[in-house]
Amino acid sequence: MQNLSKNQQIIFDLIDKSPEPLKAYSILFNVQKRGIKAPLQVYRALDKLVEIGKIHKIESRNAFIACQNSSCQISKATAFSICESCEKVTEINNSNLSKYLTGFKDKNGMKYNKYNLEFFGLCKKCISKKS
Amino acid sequence: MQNLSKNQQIIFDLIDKSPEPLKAYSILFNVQKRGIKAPLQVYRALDKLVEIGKIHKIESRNAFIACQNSSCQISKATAFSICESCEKVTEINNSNLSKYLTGFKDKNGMKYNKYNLEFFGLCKKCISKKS
DNA sequence: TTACAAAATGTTATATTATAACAATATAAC
DNA sequence: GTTATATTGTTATAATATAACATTTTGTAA
Ligand SMILES: [Zn+2]
Ligand SMILES: [Zn+2]
Ligand SMILES: [Zn+2]
Ligand SMILES: [Zn+2]
Repeated sequence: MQNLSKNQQIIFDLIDKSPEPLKAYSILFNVQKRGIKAPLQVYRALDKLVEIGKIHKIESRNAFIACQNSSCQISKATAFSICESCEKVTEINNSNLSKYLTGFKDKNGMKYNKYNLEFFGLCKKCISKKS
Repeated sequence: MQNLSKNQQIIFDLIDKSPEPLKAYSILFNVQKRGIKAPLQVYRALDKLVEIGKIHKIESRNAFIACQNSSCQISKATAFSICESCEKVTEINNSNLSKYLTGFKDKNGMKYNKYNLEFFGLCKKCISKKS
């Protein structure tokens, strides 16, 4: 477990304390006071953080969330629940699900070494608001 | 099953006959000779085609593929295999998988009405190239 | 068949997301 | 200490996507 570089640490801290996924340019805006001025500085740190599994990209939202699951440090098996009303995102940590997907083989004979799953629906809060 | 409008049909035909996922601006370039000149015309057709399940968006690639699975016309339960070497994308049609995921409930009590799953690995061709 | 509503189109401009290219600096390994 | 690797800094630009507004077409029903 390598240490993070300065930019990586700044950006990880921001994402980690955020209650919601952050977008790259929102991150940029927030870290400008700490000396990170250019998009590329943000994207490079994000790439690295994703690579080492400290954060994940929510592909359908182009946003980044800290890993909430100490076990997936390789970032190769990710699952999220996304509320389509309030946009709350939670990382799913369910061993039955991860076992099922990690072991999944399709008829095409392809063996997968990585997956990303995004579930969409309404969170509890948003369901109760509607009733 | 409504008919497609002119622009929707042009763009669907292009995607449907493509052996690989197409990106929006590549689509735009290819349909300019047929009178579609602006990105927004492409994106509007894509949005509609996704909504009615004729095509799907491969989120990790920002690209669009025709539905290869006559049963998922509502576009609410999608799974793909993606070769990280040649970028070949195939829609997975596996009833065991779709049953498992459609029925999946996490401990947060959230009920999902939609999911998207992307598997990554090496396709058969690319595996044999390496050996 | 006319009137109304809904969907689709056309067009210009702009917002958002992401990478190319190149130089400099810091960190780790030998 | 020297070399290799990773990280940073910087400017410019590429790629992806939407806002806003006017017009036209299509479907529906009086
Ligand atoms: Zn994680
Ligand atoms: Zn919600
Ligand atoms: Zn499909
Ligand atoms: Zn391949």
